[in-house]
Amino acid sequence: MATTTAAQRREQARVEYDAFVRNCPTNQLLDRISDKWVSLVVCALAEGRMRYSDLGRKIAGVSPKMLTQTLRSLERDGLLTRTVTPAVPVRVDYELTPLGTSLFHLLGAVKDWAEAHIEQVNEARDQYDAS
Amino acid sequence: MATTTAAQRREQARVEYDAFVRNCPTNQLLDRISDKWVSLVVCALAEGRMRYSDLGRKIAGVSPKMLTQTLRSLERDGLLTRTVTPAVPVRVDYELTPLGTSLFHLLGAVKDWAEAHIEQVNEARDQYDAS
DNA sequence: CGGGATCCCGATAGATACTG
DNA sequence: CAGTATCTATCGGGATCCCG
Repeated sequence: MATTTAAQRREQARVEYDAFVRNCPTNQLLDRISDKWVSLVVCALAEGRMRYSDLGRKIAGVSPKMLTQTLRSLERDGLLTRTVTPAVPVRVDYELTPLGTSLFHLLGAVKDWAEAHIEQVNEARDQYDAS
Repeated sequence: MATTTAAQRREQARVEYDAFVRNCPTNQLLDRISDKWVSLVVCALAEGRMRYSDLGRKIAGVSPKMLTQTLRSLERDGLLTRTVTPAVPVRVDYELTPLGTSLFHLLGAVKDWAEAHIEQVNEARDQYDAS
């Protein structure tokens, strides 16, 4: 007899679905841009290249660890470039690639939707909480 | 003398910036749509109203807890409606509101960007990993 | 200046079991 | 059928220290 079929089949479905979701480009992108610091970094760099410490200052509250981690993953995905200028002390600049700029424009669309509809959402929320 | 000024001022900045980020509509929206299950639920409901268990089946791998949690928060934000039909057994339907449908369209834009650029991202990633 | 390495903690997802 | 309650393991993220 087949044992624990229910649980196993559920687990099976979960694994398959997880794989599907991870392979879905849309969800990959959502995972990326939803990172707390990504949108802030992209937004900051949209104005032009910037040094590591300038970014850290502009995005107040980010820890060095998270800033580096965020920059590395964005660099890996080809969204920005990292330029090291050997000097004393070392100078490192970050700059959006065309792909990164393109992503910034998408973020613009998200921003537009947010600003256009945030009122409705807040109203709905207040109404829901009141009842 | 002022003690731990550096740490305290950093903490202060962090708190202020956190508040700013949370109040930013764009980040609120990003937080919302980046939730692992939100996009899946919105996408599923885009085809029309659906029952709780149908959603659970369509979105294989979601636990009842997370499904309920997701649906509640979306309802709270006015993105979908919850309709209870008293019968035996009870029947509960979920359906996108116009606002929810509008959000679905935004997700479409995200999807378009993702599908158009995922190749570039993957290439950049492979190249980065190779070096 | 621009990080890497390590430790640690709170939040949270999910499994499981139960209920009206 | 449509959830709720509880418990646990994991893990992202920050603090801290150190290096080139």
